[in-house]
Amino acid sequence: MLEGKNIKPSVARVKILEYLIRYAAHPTVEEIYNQLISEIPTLSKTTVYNSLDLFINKGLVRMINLGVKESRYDADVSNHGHFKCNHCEQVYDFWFEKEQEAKGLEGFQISDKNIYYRGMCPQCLTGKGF
Amino acid sequence: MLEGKNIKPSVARVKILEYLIRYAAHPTVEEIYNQLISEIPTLSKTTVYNSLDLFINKGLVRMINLGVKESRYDADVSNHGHFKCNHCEQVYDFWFEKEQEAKGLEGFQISDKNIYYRGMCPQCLTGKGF
DNA sequence: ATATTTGCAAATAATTTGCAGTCGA
DNA sequence: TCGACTGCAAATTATTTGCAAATAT
Repeated sequence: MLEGKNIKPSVARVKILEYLIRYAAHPTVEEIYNQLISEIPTLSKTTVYNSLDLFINKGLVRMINLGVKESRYDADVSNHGHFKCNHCEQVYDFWFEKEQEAKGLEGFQISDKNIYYRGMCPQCLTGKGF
Repeated sequence: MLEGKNIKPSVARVKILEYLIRYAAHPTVEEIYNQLISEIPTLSKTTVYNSLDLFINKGLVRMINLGVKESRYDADVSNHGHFKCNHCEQVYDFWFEKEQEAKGLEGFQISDKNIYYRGMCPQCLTGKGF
């Protein structure tokens, strides 16, 4: 996968991308680092940042920002939205039936769409008194 | 307006809200501060942050995050999207014809919707070789 | 051998916090 | 007077940067 995008598959890069794809939907840099430090004892956060930037530039990964805090990263670059629960902080994916035309952007060249909702997920809504 | 939301209309608060509504569509804290410091020489950024937080909690203002950098603030709390030009950095508003149902959020309670696009605006597209 | 990748530590920058001074009813 | 509001300075925190050491081809 990395080679297909002309990225040298170093140990760190392979593990980071693998983690993004297989184990975590939208981890933060912190989460990636904490998970992989046991597998790669010499790993640094700089390398996590470097690798993610590289992946983003090559279109393998997208960065998502839910609110003002740290960024999260998603190996699913298809067009979809994210929902973050205000209570449990979990991030869910969602989609729209069909692409919708934006009014007010006639003549604009759109390169990137970000959609995120906030609220309460069903688990936190039921049985918790909210 | 402030009194309608049970907010004491101090000089700083009135000026900040007025600036948001009348002069700037989506300013940053920095922009608000720089604009108002001449009118209110004692103004501090802390007060700008405090006032904006208050407005947000009362539903008068919404915070918007375009990418990873500083937050912007919008006194238009109606449901609309934001487009930020990658070249001139200007922020534009847009809307959808009609609200669309999200697939994958059945049973979720949605309290906040954020939509932002990035790309190139017509002005930057024409006559600049992009 | 040489270019790339990595990692530490310091720098940066937006936001938050603690707390003391000020203002207004 | 009393509580709310303000503002300075310090703290916090995610991210970036400079540069030297390690690594790979």
